[in-house]
Amino acid sequence: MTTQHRHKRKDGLRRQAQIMSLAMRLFAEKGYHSTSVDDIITAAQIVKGTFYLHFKSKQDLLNSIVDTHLNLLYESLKILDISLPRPLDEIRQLYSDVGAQLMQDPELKVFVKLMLREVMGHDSGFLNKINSFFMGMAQLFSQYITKAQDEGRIIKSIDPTITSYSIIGSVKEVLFHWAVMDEKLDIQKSINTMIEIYFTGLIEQPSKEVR
Amino acid sequence: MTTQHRHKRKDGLRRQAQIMSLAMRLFAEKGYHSTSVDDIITAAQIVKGTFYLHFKSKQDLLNSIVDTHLNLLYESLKILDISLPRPLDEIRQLYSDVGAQLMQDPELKVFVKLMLREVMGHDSGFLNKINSFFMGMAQLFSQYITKAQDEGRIIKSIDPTITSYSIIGSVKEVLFHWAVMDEKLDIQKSINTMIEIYFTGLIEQPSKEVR
Amino acid sequence: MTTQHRHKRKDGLRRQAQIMSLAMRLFAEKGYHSTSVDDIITAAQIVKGTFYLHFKSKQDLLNSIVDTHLNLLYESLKILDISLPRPLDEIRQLYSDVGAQLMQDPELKVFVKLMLREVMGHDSGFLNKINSFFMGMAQLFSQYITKAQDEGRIIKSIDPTITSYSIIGSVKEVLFHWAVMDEKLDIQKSINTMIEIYFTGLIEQPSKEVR
Amino acid sequence: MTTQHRHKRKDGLRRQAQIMSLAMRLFAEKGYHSTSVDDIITAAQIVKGTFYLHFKSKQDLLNSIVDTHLNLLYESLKILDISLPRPLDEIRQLYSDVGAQLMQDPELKVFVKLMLREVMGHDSGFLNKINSFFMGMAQLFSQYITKAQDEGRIIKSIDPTITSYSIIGSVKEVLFHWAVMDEKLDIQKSINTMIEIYFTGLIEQPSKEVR
DNA sequence: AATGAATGAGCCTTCATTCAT
DNA sequence: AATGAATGAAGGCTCATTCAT
Repeated sequence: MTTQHRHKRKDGLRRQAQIMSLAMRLFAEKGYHSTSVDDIITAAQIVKGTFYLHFKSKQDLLNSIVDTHLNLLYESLKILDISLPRPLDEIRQLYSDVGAQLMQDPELKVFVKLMLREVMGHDSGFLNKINSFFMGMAQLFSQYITKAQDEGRIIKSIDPTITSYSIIGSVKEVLFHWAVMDEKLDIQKSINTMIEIYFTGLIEQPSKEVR
Repeated sequence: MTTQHRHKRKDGLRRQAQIMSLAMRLFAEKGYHSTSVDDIITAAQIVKGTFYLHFKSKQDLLNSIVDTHLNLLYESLKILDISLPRPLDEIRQLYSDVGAQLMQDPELKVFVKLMLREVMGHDSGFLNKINSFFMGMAQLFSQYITKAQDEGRIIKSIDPTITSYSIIGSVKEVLFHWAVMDEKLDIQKSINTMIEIYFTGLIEQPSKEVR
Repeated sequence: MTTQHRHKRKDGLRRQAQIMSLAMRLFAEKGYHSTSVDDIITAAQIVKGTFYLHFKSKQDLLNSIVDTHLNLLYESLKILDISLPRPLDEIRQLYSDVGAQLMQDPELKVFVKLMLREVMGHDSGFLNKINSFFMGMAQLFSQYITKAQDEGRIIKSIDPTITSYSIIGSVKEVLFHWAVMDEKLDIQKSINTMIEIYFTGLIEQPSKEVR
Repeated sequence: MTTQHRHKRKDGLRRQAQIMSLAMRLFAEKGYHSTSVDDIITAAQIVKGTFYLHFKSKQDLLNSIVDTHLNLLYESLKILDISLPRPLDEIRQLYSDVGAQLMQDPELKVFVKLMLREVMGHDSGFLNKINSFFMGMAQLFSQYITKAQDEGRIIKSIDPTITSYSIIGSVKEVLFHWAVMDEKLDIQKSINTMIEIYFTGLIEQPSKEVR
């Protein structure tokens, strides 16, 4: 009967951000299904009602988290767009820079972990969001490949679709070991190796009689 | 009012296999968490008690499914072991053959889907099993890479670990589009493209006598 | 971040009346239990606190609504009081007039709907209020019946209590079809039919051999 | 962790019937909304799971209760069907008999109470079910009225629809005082009074100077 | 080997109400 | 007079698991 209000008032947005951040950590750590709303409110030191004041449902919270971080990522990756033919070294440097910079955000690491853990366990809405993100990423490579094939800089025998899948997969997997398995990876080296594999590797060698 | 036990008695193993097969489909389609024991027994046309006669728990069922299929896979992939230096073309052919052959098993497709959906959403036990499988697969490449690096056939600037992650990721991703997204992929072409990317791509160029 | 209090200040009573009117509509449409305070404040474009500024509780709001409208009804029906023996035709006309007049108030229709929907689903307080209203209405008839029985104008074989229940029921039911089922009923005709049934029907016929 | 099964096993149908009977009482007493599933399982001395083993939802339970009793009622009232012209006295007797007999079932009384409490507070599904029952009942009267109007035995100036509403209302209201208000009513007398009002009352009097 | 009624902890969600601002 | 973030009891429902038959 006696309702007590001992808690600090935050304005709506701050609470929301706080819940999202904490929830993302829990989701990433234990998985979405295994994280209960109770876990979340305990971590956030709020009560049930407060949670549902800010989010329509647990799923809604997940959506908000994903949308927010995905948008941030989209912004960051825009810069990688390679419409104009730049020298290879410049591209290398660009990827290296952007990659290194992103990897420094600790929130991002948690988000990547969440993303990779929960990619498939969900209704298509979620899956599609994450997937179209990766697809977007792939397109950058894909465009480059096709264009470069036309210009004779990349061998024509490879299938661009499969190749782009391959690239996404490579990126995902390395991210997986970094974010989920928490392996200490030298980020600079990792990026370079992957660029090496795909860029150098795909480039048609003058002296090579392909097949 | 007389309860009748009219249900066919299958000998234990057949029932077990039947449940596993049906459950695997359900897990692959709806996800492990979203598939209830009720869903399974309904599909299998048995009752609760019967289920727990064959499996200790729902988790136990998943384990059994994974163990069974993973062992089959291990057997199939043993042949890919490349201790002895074989000519590249032979290797190419080998991967191509094994891959094509595996892709024909419809049960395997379902299992791959399950594996890729649920890889991360779980307690470490499950994750480790699946992961060590992929690791095993990676090692085949990894060994080859390292050895080939020593022999001067593969560029030394790449990191073998990252490279093998990259390869696993590529394979996973293509499998994902095939099994989960159910895209119609030309398997032969896909395998060839990936071999092309990694094999040809990794080979140190100028002085190389291809094949 | 500065919270602004931009909302129009209505003087207390107007706000109160506005909330009551809107809430009555919602209660009538969705039922008391299924209408949340949130629904009400959304409709009234106010916030939680404002609501509780005007009403102690949701139940208090309902009480206020009922009291207000019930009092209006009492006023209107006072005129029907028949202490003095009036000629039948005059009575007929009176009921017809009062009924027709009442039915024209759209707010009343909503209130009737609410009353009939929620009569029983509640704690006795509410139920009693509504019920004593109907009882009051019944008494008008009841008095007339008894008096008329004494005067030999109404057959003595009927039970006045049951008869008055019967009359209330008849009125309620026709109101129900009108207000809740929203059937297009010719009000004049309906009133006349009911008067016919009860008045004409109950009058002892001189030439009639009763039973 | 330790699940204890101390409870007697009943076969499904008996449990179901037991729950329905107890729940009906609770619904009738406190109202559907104010009766929680917890209330029900406490009364039935079972646990949550057991409840949902037998009923899909709380609403489903209500539906089952209503369907069951409504069907029983339908059976009982079939006999009242008056296709063939029977003498008035015979009809009187028939109604009197059926009514008296029904009123003796204590479960029925509870059901009537429930029905009258919850008629309107619900989604149309429930409302329609109850309503079509009353409509069915009304039709019996309605048929008689129309036919009797044709045969010149009932005055033509009344509206059959309104008249049937009036009759249903009368019945409902008397039932209400009997079942909900728990008044001690002489059933025989009540039935007779209502028959008197409607039957005798409606009959056109040969020597009567109408109005 | 099979049955299926019973369990109960745990989940997500709603909502009337309070009170610091 | 008005705000709206916070409360927390209570609700309906799910589901893996057990065990008497």
